[in-house]
Amino acid sequence: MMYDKLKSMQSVALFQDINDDDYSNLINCLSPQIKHFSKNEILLLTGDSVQHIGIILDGTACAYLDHMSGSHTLISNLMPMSIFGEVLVSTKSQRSPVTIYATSDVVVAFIEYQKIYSMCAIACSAHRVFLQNMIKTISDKYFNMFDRIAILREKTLRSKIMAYLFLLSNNGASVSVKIPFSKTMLADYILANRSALSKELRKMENEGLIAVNGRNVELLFL
Amino acid sequence: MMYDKLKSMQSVALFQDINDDDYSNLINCLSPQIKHFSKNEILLLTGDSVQHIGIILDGTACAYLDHMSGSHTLISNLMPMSIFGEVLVSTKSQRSPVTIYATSDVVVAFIEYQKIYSMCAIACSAHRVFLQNMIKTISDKYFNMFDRIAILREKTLRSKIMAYLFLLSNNGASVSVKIPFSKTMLADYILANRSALSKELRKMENEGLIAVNGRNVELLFL
DNA sequence: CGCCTATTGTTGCCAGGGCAACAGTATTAT
DNA sequence: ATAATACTGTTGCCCTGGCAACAATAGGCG
Repeated sequence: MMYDKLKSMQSVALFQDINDDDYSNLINCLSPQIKHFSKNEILLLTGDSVQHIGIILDGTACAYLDHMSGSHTLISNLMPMSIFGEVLVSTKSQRSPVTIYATSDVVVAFIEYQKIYSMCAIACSAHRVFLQNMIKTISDKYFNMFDRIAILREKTLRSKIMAYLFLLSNNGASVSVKIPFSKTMLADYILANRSALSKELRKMENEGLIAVNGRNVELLFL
Repeated sequence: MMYDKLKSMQSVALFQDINDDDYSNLINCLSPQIKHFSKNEILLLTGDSVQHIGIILDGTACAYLDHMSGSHTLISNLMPMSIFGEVLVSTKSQRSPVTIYATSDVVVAFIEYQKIYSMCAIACSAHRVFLQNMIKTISDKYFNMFDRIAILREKTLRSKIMAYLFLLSNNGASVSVKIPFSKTMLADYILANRSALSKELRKMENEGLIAVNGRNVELLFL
C-alpha cells in the first residue's frame, strides 16, 4: 500500500532518468513522509516556514496568494505528480508566500530540504540527476509564471481570453481544449471579472470565434 | 584584463560558497567565453536557440517579451552580475521567449549548457555547489515573477503603484526608494499607461502619500 | 555650445470592463 | 428527496484609466 504510493512517485518529473535501483536507494536516502489531507484541509499556510518539498500523489489542491483585502489570487492548480515548496528550498526565510488547500482528498509525500542537499554516498550519481531534475522542475514553474504574464499583459479582456486559449491549445496545436477549472477560477486566473468573462465568452461564441460547451472549448479561429 | 573579468565573476550568485581554488578549477572546466556588445546591440533574439548561460559582467541590458502587435513588455532588467538563459537549460526547445538587448555597452560571459551538466572530475564538489546555486538563482527568478503577479493583480492603478513601491521598500523596511528605471519603463512594468501613471503619481503626491523626486520616491504613507 | 533624442508632464475624450444584483442550473451533502 | 452550496448566465450603471496629441524639459553626443 505505502509501497505502491512510493512506486507511483517514480514517474514524477523529479525522478526522471533514474533507474529502478537508483530510485530505491534515493528513496531510502530522501525518506519521504506520506501524509493524507481531507478536502478543504490546508496543506500550507501563507507565512509558514517550509522545510520540505511536497509531491501530490493523489487528489488535487490549489495554491492561492492572499490579499489584505481578503480576496485571493489563484497561483497554481496542483494535480497528481505536481510539486510544491521546491522554489523555497534556497530562500533565506523559507516562508511560503501562498496558502495551499486541498480541493479533494489528497495524498502528499514530503521530502526534507536537508535530505536533498546533503550528500548521499550510496546513490551519488542519482542524486546529481535529482538536482538536475529539480532545476528543470523549477524552470517549468518559472515558465508557467511567464505564460501568465503573457496573458495578463493583453489590454482587452477578449485578447486575454484568446491568449489563454491559444496557450491551452499548445500554440494552436489542437483545435479543442478543456479548461482545467471552473469559469469562476478562470476569471480569477486571468484577473478579470467573472461576469465580464461570461459576457465576453458569449459574444465570442456569437461571432463564431469559439464554441463553448461547459469546460470544453472549440477554437474556430485557428 | 581578461583575467580580471573572470575574477569579478566569482562574486556572481552562481559561484557563491565556492573557494578560490575550486573556483579556478570550475572556471577551467566551464571555460566561459567573454563577448562584448555595443549599446542597442541584441544579445538574444526571440526564438533563438540558446545553448549557454549568459552572465553580465559589465553594463546593462533589458529582456523584453515581444508581441504580434509590435508592442513589447519588459520582463527583466539585467545589471552587472545578472544571469540570463539559465531557465532554458532544461527545456526541450531551448528557444528564447524573449529578446535581450544592450542598454549600454555590455560585457558578457557565456557558459555552455553541456559544460554545466557534464561531470567535471577535478572539482566535483564545487560542481555540486554550482548546481545548488543554480537552483537558487532560478528560484529567485521565479519569485521575481511572483512579485510581479502580486502587483498586476491589483485592480486600480494606485494600488498597483502602492504594491510596487512597497515591494521596492522591502515590505516597508525603508522609507525612501529609488525606481531602477525610467517612468516610461515603470509604466511598462506594471502594465499601465504612461500618462495615466504620471497623472496618478502627481495625485498621490498632492495627497501627501509620497514625494517624488525624479526616480527617488519618499514613502510618506509608511 | 547647440542639436537630437529620450523622458516626463498635462489635457480631454470615451469605451472597456468592473461591480452589484438577481436568476437559473449543477453539484454535493444530509 | 430536500436542502445547501457552488457555479453560471444576464443586465444596466458608471468610473477607471487607456489613448492621442502636444509641450516642455533633460540628457547624450558631436
